[in-house]
Amino acid sequence: MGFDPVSNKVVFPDLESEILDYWKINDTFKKSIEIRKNSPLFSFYEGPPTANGTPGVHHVLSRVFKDIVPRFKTMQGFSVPRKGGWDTHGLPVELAVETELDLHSKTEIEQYGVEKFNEKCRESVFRYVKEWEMLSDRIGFWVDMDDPYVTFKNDYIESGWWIFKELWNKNLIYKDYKVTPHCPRCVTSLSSHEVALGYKEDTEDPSVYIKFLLKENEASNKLSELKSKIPTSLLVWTTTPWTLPANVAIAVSKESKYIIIEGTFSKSSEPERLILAEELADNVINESYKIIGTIDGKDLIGIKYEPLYALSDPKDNPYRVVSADFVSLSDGTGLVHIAPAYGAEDLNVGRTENLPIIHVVDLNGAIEEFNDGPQEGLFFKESDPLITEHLMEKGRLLRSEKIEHTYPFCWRCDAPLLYYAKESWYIKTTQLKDRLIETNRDINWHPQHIRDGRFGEWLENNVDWALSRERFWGTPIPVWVCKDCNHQTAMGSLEELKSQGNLQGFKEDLDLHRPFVDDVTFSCDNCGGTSHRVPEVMDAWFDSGAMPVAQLHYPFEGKEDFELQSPADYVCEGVDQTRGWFYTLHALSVLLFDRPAYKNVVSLGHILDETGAKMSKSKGNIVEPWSVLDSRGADALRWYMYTATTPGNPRRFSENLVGDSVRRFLLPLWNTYSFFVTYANLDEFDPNEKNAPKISERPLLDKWLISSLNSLISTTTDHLENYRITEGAREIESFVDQLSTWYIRRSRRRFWKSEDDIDKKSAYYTLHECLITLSKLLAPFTPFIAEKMYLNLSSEENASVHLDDWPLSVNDHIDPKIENDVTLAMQLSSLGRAARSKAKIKVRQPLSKAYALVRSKDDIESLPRIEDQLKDELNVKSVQNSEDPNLFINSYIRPNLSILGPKLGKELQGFISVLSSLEEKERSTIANKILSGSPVTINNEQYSSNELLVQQEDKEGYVSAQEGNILVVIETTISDELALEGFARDLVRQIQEMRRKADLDIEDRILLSISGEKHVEKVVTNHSQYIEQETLAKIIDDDKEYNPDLSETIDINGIDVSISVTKRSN
RNA sequence: GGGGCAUUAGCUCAGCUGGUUAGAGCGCAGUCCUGAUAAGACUGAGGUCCCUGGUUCGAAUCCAGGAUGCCCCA
Repeated sequence: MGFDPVSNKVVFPDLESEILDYWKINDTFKKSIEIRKNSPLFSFYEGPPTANGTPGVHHVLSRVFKDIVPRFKTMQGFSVPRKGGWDTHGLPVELAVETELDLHSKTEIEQYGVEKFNEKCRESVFRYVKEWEMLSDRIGFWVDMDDPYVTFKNDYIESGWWIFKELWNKNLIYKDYKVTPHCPRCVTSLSSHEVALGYKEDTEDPSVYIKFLLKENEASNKLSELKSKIPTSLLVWTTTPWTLPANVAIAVSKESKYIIIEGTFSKSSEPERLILAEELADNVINESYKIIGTIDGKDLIGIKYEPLYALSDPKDNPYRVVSADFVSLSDGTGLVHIAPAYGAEDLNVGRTENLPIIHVVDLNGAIEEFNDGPQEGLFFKESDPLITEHLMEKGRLLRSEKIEHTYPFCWRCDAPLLYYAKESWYIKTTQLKDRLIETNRDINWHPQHIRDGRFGEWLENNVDWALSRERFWGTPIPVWVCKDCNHQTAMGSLEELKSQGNLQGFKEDLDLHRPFVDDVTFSCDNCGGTSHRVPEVMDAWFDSGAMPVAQLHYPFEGKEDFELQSPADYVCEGVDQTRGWFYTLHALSVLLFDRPAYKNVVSLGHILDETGAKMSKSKGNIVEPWSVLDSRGADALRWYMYTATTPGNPRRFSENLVGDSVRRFLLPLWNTYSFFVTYANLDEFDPNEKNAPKISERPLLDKWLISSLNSLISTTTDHLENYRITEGAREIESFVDQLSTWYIRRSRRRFWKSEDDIDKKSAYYTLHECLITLSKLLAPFTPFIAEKMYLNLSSEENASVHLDDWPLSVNDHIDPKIENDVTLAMQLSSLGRAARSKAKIKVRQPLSKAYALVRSKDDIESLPRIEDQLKDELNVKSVQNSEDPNLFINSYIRPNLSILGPKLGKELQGFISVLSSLEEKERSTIANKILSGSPVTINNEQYSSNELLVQQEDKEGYVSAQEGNILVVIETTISDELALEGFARDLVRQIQEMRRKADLDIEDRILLSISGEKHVEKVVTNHSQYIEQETLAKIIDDDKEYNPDLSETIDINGIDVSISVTKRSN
């Protein structure tokens, strides 16, 4: 047969595009699914990306980690459907369209027309779908893009409605206030992402300290410390005076200590008392004061105070002290003003304490009318100084200052944002908090700490899911409300909607988006009035969490598939999805089915630039995936992603770092493969002849390779089965390193030699099998190079490594003894070469003896088996074991002068002469003791090991190298005979160099003439056979009869040698 | 402000439940080897294991506090 020739010059991106064509022509991905159609299912959920932006490197990261597991499982014999999907709803989509249409507010959108606006949204979400498809294709991410789920499709929305109705029926849906960042100019909520865009540092705001006067009787009845005729106030700090009229409570920290202080804090010079946190008093109070008493925070709870502006109904029990966990003592007074309408934490406190919500500002940011407050209609920020002034007049102000801090502004119009409590629809996730936490314990998280850390904490602090958005492009909330009696009806399906009485505005192919769905009305079951849909749409995250259900249009279709595919065996996304997709999947699954949505999850760290800074457009340090793919290729990129660091860690990224993985891994692998093919073709090796020598008959090196290959199969399989992808990749990498730097190097001669014997055959079969198996192990990691190698090495037509089975480890082929042999051989060779280098004797010069001093029983037994390898590797005539290092090493004992000098004083000189008079045997015994840290006795005196130093010297004629307790010694004497042989090797080396210069092929035969002084003649005579064999030459006398291709006179070891080579025509 | 993760050689990273002298690859310098040759081998330089305390016979590893970076949340 013969293999396609493989050049060692390889351009990976070109290779990959060739493979992509091959997959396309053969429809390999589809086939890989079809051939496993009836196999057990492995379920994978694809988290949907949004295609209204171009994909970046971080998307590549998640896609390659998504890809590897299904590929692996497919090869293991599972059926792994991979339905792609697109996330198409939500505010980011709307904002992009708004910008494009130059619209600036909700009002402008409504004027433009919701129908047209949503149509534009629908168009925009697939704007970059080509880029996504191209990139996914290019990196080898196999996912079914022909039939993806799309969140804006009616079927998808209908499943969403079904979920909503299920939750509705379980009483898990309610409507309540929620604080959202709100732009008063655009009159719209902003997402947290948008808020993040608009933070401004160094914003100047007021910083005011306000005195809330205690209700006299209330307080003193409760706490004796507060009994006094002197007016007593709670001291509160705020940077938003405009929220003070909305105050309904003051929060304290239960665990903290508070003090009552007395002094004159106002111009009136009347003494008064203030309550604040003990720790903060000195920071806050500039005036002198005395401490009247100390109170625990918990004892303040329930105390009532006089409102600044009495806006609340006393029935609601407002204006009292409550406790809150978030109260900190890092700034302020330890007493926090609570206005539930204008702060998320405030609202939460309000909920638990049943406090009223008072609004003093409308959605346009204008102050509403209230008793003696500032002028109605004023912009909220502008009311700050007026309110401050007003409170000062009322004697409620302690101090007013300015502060610079970070405050959010609208990123579009620059108006200061306000946090505003608005009515919202909620999912009552807190009701099932315990189940959310319990079921999370069954999820196998990678990295593991996310489970109890980031995700676990998030569940512990679970708050209800705010589901509604007052927007346009999203899944409409399927609730209809009767105009007359307020009766609410939720729709769980189109069928249900259709069956309502007196249905108006409905048509058969109704688009379930606004505004069409808003036009549908029906008569109220309760009173016969007209029911209209509520205006809100759902949070786009609901769509994402609905995916396991909605991608199949469950329960209307796909019941069977749903049962099979849920929960998912595997999901994988960036760590930012912990509170995104990972949460919405989990929450909806637990709420609906009381079980987790996925069994195994890999959460990926973020990508940083080469210096560890995060990538951002403003820094200009974004690396585009295409530039890396074009220059280094997808396999290199993938390999880098898998091996650089474990998935959960943030990873640095640059073209250079990816280039490293080419040099470190792909090139050595390719060179090995290229080496094999080159020689296999020369020798016309055909694995199909199936005359492989039995493994037991193969040389040690082959047994070793096969043993470690099978070990590799078993460890890699284990790693992948447990989602330890990085560990698996690194195992393969170190195997390839040993393959290329030891097996190939050690075996080169076996492929090169001319006899066609068992040894050679073994080498071919072994390496061939190893490379094919490697291509299978690598297929999920680097699918392109794996395919390329597999196609060439295997003989099947239109095959694919991705259609083949995952290799199984054969236990009988694993032999720890043999693996130990070779590990030892590597170690001893390394030491031996170190010794040669220390002795300054080049490796080409043969030496007579090397000694290996090994201690363990296994190693001693290994030695004879690896002797040949060592002889060759170290270029010595024999390798012997020895147990006594003192045969080769002299040990001398010297005093540690800095310690023994002061100790012995005058006696030191005497001691030195004692040491130098020690017998060799005694010296070595003492030396061994010192080196092991034991005390020694010399002349009946005991010395600790740090008082003496050991100096070791190689004995004359030996050089040693040591590592741990293994020692290798070489004998350095070079006989005349050895010198001649060394010279012969030098000659061969030079002749090979000339062959190359003359552009001869490896297998070309030559005529060779060598001339020089007598010594040279002697070398040629003694070693002619060796020289001829090594250089494929016939040595001839230089009779000038022929015209050499190349003649040179070369200096070898100071002797001039004239060499001519001529290509022989066979 | 709260939480999570990280910090080990110039760079990228290992270092398992505490245990001799903290490792690898890249890069750098030198030497060697070489028909895998833009590879390979050996040696060398290069370390406050982020800092400070604590536990322990013994800490890169465990605990507490702090610093810096990244992420999430407020």
